[in-house]
Amino acid sequence: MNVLIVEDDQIVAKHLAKLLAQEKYHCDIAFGYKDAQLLIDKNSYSIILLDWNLGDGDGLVLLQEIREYEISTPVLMLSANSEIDDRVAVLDSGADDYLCKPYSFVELLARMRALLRRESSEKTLSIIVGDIRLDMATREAFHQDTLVELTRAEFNLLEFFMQNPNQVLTRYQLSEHINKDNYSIKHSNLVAVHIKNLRKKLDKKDFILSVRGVGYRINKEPF
Amino acid sequence: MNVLIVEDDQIVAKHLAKLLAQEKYHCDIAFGYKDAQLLIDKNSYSIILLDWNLGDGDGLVLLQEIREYEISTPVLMLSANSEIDDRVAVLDSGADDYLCKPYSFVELLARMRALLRRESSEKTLSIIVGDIRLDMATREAFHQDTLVELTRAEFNLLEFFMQNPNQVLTRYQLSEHINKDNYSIKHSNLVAVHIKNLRKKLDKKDFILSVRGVGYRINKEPF
DNA sequence: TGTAGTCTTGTAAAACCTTTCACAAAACCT
DNA sequence: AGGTTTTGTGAAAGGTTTTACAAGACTACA
Repeated sequence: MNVLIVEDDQIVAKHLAKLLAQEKYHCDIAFGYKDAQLLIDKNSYSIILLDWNLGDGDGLVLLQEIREYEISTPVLMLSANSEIDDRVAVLDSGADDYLCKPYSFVELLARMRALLRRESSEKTLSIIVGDIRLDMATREAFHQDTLVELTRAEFNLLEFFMQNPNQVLTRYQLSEHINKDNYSIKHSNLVAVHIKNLRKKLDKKDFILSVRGVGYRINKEPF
Repeated sequence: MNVLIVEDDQIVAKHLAKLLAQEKYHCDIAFGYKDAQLLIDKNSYSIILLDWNLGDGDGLVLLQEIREYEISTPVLMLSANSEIDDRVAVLDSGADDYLCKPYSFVELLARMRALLRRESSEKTLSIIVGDIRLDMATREAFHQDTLVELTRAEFNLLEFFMQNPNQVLTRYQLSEHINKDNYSIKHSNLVAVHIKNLRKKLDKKDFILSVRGVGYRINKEPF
């Protein structure tokens, strides 16, 4: 689960990220409006926690912008109690829920889960990046509409890549997604092996790129 | 996640079980005090949802009895609003949390999760049944203190058995625990194969018993 | 700028595990 | 006892993970 925290108070943001990390969420932090725009554009998040009051722009403005671009990621607004005069107006502007500071962490978690659950029940049927399509129901992969037979590990890997196009994913992140009950995570070139096999099966040059010293990423653009 | 619902209104209980099943919880229902006693004794639950008002005995009495036997399963009390005069008294008597009817299902879920999370953070270090011990941290199994080398599937299977001693587990339940990302659940004798291998490796007669037409169970008693 | 050394990434193959298959053995039914 | 169904077993097929090493990329230094 990728969470984007948009919050201008660095201490609050980092503290929240730490707590959420303990709950197995992966968090990115945007300290302002511009950062948030960039990150949302580049990555794909499961949920966005959005502070009402950003230093360099209003949270509400960002929210409206997100919805203009038809990004459907659920947004949970956070605000100091006094700041909100009209609950309905906030929800109308595109937020899926909101919470007033100071909120309890447990309540935040509960609300996040509620939104994530709602989202996952309207589950993606397929993910498309360029000329590659994954059918999530049948777990089949297609390259230019021809079926590519993938093993479970290969499909898991490709799915994770396609959920995060253009983003560099580390070997460790990738290996966690290959096998979901991954006790005894051994350092090894497990990822490299599956990458090799995926490349061969997909037969698509420069789709999975190596990022030396870090990991791999897939290339969203046609070329 | 095994949930025990103790609730004398059959319609309410079944409805709740159905909702929880959608959230991937497995539920048993006890309609009264006696049923509850039996089930708690026989099985192991992750959480107990306990109605304050049982037909054949008070919920609070059952709760105190559970705690007397030092069963640490978290208990979430459910009660009609008017029934509770003292929140503190309820929590003091051993309940971990309580919720007044009518409650929202979302709130129930949130509270259940909070309790389950608390529980899992105080995670079991080992499970012992008879002369078999599982070390959950290292994922090693011991029979009379000698190490038995198990594969991942075998360990998963044995772990599930030992969490539910004496209880008959169906082939389907078992196969779900062998591999946690189990797309393409094919009917096959996958379970039988792993059972065979476990029996051979554990070398302990009459430990894993077949229950014809249903599945398997392990035998808690020494013999 | 060329080259040796070092580190990272890619590949083939072996080892191991999981899953399926075909059939044997056992339990049940009548 | 004969027929039927369920459970157990060995072996094959296929997938995953490790290993050993080859190929490639980077660094430092002449």
